[in-house]
Amino acid sequence: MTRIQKVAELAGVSTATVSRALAGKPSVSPATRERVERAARDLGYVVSATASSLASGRNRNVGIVMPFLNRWFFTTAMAGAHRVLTDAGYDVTLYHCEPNRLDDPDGADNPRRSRLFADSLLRKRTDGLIMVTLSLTAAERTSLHGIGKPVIALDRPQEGITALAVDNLAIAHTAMSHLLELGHTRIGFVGGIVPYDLDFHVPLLRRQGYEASLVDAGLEIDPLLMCDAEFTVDGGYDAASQILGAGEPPTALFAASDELAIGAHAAIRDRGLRIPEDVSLIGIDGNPLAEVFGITTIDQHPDAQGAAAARELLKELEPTSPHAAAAVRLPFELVERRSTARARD
Amino acid sequence: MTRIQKVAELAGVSTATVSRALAGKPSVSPATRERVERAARDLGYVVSATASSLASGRNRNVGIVMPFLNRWFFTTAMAGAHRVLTDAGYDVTLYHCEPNRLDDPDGADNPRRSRLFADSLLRKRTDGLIMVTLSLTAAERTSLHGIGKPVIALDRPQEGITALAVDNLAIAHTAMSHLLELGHTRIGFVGGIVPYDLDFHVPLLRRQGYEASLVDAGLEIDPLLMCDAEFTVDGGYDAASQILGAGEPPTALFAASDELAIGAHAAIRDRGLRIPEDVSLIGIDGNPLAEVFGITTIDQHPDAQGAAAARELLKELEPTSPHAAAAVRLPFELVERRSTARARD
DNA sequence: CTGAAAGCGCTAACAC
DNA sequence: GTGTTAGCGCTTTCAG
Repeated sequence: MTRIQKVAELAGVSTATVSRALAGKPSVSPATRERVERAARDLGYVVSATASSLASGRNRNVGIVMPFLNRWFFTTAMAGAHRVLTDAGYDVTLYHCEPNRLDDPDGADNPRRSRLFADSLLRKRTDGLIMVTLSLTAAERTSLHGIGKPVIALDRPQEGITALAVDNLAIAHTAMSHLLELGHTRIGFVGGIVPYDLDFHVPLLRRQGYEASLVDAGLEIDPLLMCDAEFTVDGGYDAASQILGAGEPPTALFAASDELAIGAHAAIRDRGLRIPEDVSLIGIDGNPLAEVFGITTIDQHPDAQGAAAARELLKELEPTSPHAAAAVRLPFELVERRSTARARD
Repeated sequence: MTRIQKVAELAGVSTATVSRALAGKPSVSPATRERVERAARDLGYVVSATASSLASGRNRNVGIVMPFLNRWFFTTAMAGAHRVLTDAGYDVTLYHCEPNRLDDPDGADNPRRSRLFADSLLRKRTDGLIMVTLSLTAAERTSLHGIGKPVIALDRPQEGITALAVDNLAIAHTAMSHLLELGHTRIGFVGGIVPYDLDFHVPLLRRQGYEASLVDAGLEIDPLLMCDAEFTVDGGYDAASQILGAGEPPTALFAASDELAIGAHAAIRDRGLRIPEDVSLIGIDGNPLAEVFGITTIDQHPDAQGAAAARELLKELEPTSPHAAAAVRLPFELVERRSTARARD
């Protein structure tokens, strides 16, 4: 492969000047820059990332760490971050952090995860890290701090780490307001639980939002109208079935995610009920699949969340460039579709 | 950060020996190795990936290039490859290769993609590449060859690149055989098209398999029973609706993917038809979502496909380790669920 | 089996 | 604005 020396020779300058010109440093005369760029192009020269990293201490590479590599929310957030980072000239190295099982909260028996924090993440390959919806143990946090590189956590506030998180209470409130404004008073809650990493953060906030909205509206909290499940379509089916079969049925269902809502959708129809005539249904996320079923949702723009996390990280990596100092807001919004309608009198 | 020198001092050996010991080279006495490992552990030393790369020429890093970063099939294949690679001690950097639009087949107006092939991929950051379901232009192939690193293509045979691909003809044949054995004679085809990169490879093979099966069974090919759509749920809905509304309706539908099948499922039910009593339905892929709807499918194990591609690449990266020389088979299989049943007489 | 020494390809002071 | 000169932190001949 062509090295910098060749380019220097062809352009008739020193390697230092080639380096400066190609890095876009200001201290290069236009004429020289032009000659260097031509020489580089003619030779098909591209700098060696490793050599550049070693010499400069900057990798132009950031790591994204995710608990799941093929679930919609995670990969969509990742894609958002990826685009911002590559547009800024960074490469992205993807790390998989296996969730700890509930019966092994410290990951004593999670070798892949141990290796990640003991080795992979410490190899100095990245300039910074984005951790998507991941809960770390104290030891892991210590390990991360040891590398002395910026870390941004997305959707999981944790001690000592800059975090971006959507306002889950407000999201739940928005969903409930929509239902309440349509005149519903018996509203069921298909809640989600996260069966790993002992993390009840998001599910808890959404449930709290549900209950608070009910109380604010002067309505009672009926335990028979609430049921939890994993954040999966199957879970939503079962939880909704249970709610619909117990006591006086609700006229509306609020599901803590779109996947749960899709499951609830099937459960409602399987009981011979119509949507929205008999039961209104709303979810959370913005999963395109919900659109196919006409399910009203609160879109939380996971791609934008990933992009925001990436921008936040870039801000720390390149303090020189001017960035808005304002706190990051992760927006969300109601998307009305045909699964919600006025309650019948 | 601790450097190799510190470890050498603590262990009372030279840096060369530390390097050898930690790399697992055989030419180190057990006693020395032991001392070095202890010293490294005590100091929390982890080698710098960049320094090691520069000195050795090996990155222990492979690139995965994908046209979509958040679609189930792609991310599932990626996850399969990721696991094999990280288990082998490699990091994975993820590249996004934007598909070329049909009105710009050479990507003249696709700056992100141009940059990928002109820069990112040439920075010598990786030891090899896995390209998932991606069609390259001649120029891109040339560019790739220039870097002189092994490349494995998954599910897209192309000139000059080692490729792994599932037998799409056989898959279609298996699906059709299932339907035919159930006594169906009017079978519709919800076909997929790929509206980018001018690539009609997979859709074409699946359609050919459909037609060939019909011919083999002595049945006629009825154009009214075939309709193409994008590989999306929406597309499946529309295509199925059209088939069900034209001429004498089929008693079974074969969809070229599970997403198409899910759309078809909704279309069938929306016309007041029952599954499988009125219409049988089969898809392709193994998408877990199809399971929720009870849709029979041909599972093609995308995770295993990704893993196979990764193993194939490792074989080229580490010719020393013993590997089976046998050609790679990508298996698939019929998964019967409740969407298919005997045709009524 | 181990050490000394020469780079890997580039960048960053420091001169001029 | 540009060249010279040290390294960045590690691996790898080459000796012994």
